[in-house]
Amino acid sequence: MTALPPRKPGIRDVAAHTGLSVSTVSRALNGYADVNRETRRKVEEAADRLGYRPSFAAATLRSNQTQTITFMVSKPWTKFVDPFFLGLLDGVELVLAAQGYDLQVVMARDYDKEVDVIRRAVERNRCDGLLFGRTRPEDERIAYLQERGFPFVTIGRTLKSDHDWIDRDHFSIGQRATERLIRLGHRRIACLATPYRYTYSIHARDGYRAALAEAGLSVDPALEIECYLSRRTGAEALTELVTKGEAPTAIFCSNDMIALSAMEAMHSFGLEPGRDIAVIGCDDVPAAATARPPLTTFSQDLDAIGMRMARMMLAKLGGTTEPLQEFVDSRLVVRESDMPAAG
Amino acid sequence: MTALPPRKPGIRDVAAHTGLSVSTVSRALNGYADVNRETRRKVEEAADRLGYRPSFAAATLRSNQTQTITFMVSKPWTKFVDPFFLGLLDGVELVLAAQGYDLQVVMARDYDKEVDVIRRAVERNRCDGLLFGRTRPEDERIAYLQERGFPFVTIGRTLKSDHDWIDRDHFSIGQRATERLIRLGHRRIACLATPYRYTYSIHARDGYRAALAEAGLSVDPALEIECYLSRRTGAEALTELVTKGEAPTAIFCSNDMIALSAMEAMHSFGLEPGRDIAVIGCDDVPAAATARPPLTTFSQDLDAIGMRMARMMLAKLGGTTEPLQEFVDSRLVVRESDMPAAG
DNA sequence: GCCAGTGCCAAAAACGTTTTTGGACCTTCG
DNA sequence: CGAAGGTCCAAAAACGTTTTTGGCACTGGC
Repeated sequence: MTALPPRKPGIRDVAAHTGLSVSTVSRALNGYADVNRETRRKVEEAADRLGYRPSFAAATLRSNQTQTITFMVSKPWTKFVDPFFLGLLDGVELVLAAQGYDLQVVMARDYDKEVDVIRRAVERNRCDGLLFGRTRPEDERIAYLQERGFPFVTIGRTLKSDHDWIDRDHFSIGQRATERLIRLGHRRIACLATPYRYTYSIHARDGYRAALAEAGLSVDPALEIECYLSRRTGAEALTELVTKGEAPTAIFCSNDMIALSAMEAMHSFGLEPGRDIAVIGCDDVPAAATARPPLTTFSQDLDAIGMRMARMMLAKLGGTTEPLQEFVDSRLVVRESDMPAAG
Repeated sequence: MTALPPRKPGIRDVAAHTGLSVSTVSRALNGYADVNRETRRKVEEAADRLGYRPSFAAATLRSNQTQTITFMVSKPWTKFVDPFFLGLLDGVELVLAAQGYDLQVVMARDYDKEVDVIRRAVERNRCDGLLFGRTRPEDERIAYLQERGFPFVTIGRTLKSDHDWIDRDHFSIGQRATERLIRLGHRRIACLATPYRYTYSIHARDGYRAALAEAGLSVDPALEIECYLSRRTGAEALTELVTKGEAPTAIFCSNDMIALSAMEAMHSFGLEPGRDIAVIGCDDVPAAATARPPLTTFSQDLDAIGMRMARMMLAKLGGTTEPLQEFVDSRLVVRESDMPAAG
């Protein structure tokens, strides 16, 4: 007896083993309506027994569909991926998988590379839809995708906001944080902002300003610092705050990394965060809860956001043409880093 | 004048515009030797001008090569991806991209899903090679890939260790950490271990035991706790340590999350980490440096590991048949969480 | 002057699916 | 009984590349 060459089974083999034609097997496997119940069962049984897996390349070549969604994660620092995005992935994967879509993650070194990655992905037809964040007021990635008519959903908006997005309401976050600090008796409140090249940073700052105005407080330009995303981002800003002019008694930071870094720097000035200077962050990263003192910050259900994002994408793929735009709730989780103003 | 339908240019279009045949264009673009210098230039120029991008699906269908490497990241908790893996990605991407390979990341809900994801990826021919970690003494993923002869490199070993891997020397880490604590005067030293289902956990614990034995200290089973990866992982273990029997004066944790969690729990017992109980971790996650007190831990150059890993993969793809196995260095970064024993 | 070798390229086959087209067979209705 | 309509399936075209095969033209050596 001669050993059979263990070739990978193709759709032809399934057809041969069932006595059906190739086309019928294909239609049966892809859930078309015009195939007999019993026929479909036979096909599935045979496919299963042979261990048949359709060739991804052949299927996409012919159908022009990859059944794959790509999530592009951005890196705020050169080394680390933003934990915020990672948290979304779970929810996204969950609902995509339920519809037979694969999730695939790619990362790019910087913004320019992101544009390249996107162009490559759509021009070489490697996915059916794109997901990403860190949107900018004028976003080249979005402009490109809109021009091509390629499906995408972002987390965050552009200035024009004429695309599909899901976003936290950073204006509200900045406003609520600042209102709370004012209510606690603070008058000199700083805002350590993420880079203004991101749309959400501007929203957060505007919320901060709005709360100040509402309370009749003037905005002091010296208290508004744009923090670039280095490792010591918040520390540098805090140093500037403490060193030059009158230090604030409270700080709103538009993300936790800045807040944590600022808190760390306070120690080196003999200042105790949560006692000498109140701090409120945003994101609720894992380290926020374990910091000393634990950080008061804005949290949200990452899973839920991811799932909603994925559902928006599926809707888009399903042919929905009207723009899909959603806000997600963030809730303040009060810990120990904010406190009443002294006196 | 009628507007041309803006069809995506194919290799045929490039051929037509250059007056060459399709096959010559293909060979020119793919860097084959038997094509005239001037011809190649003309082809590249035309391809560029037309904005030609080869169809990914068609190319892989014919050549059976995807020019894509998949990195599967594991999730220790249900929600969060291990930051350790994320750190590698940068280095991996860098060297892969230099050789024209794409890096693609996938994630699975749990170990069983990981096996599924791997099977799917190789059987549907979605990548040329696989990278992953969290290896187990007996690893189903590795068994499968070995049987299929599919290229892969892991970070971590199996028990048999008969595959291509790169690994930290956790035995040495456990040993050095414990030796250091002994040298600082500690006699009652606990080991909070990551789950033993991972090979490296066993290595770390064995290193811990070896150092104890070397110093003539006996191992107390009550001081060796296997910490499952929940959010409060280290906290629960510490509670057990402090509540039942005599508390240790020092702890070696086989990762930082456990260490940080344990340190947090100490506060609730009125214990000061770094003063009442010495702590040494492993990984040097971002939060280690900002913890109070800053955590003494083992660090390594993630970029370098990623790059080496990628190079091993490329060597494998290049046809290297001998097993590739490498250790990477970890260095102790001394901060403030370990200190001399009282008295 | 012939032959072997080399450099360059064209034509056609092949990759493994999905989609299109069309037709056989059965049922129902006028 | 014939036509119309529905159900199920087969044959073949198509997707856009890479690879194989083969051939022409030129060169150099004898």
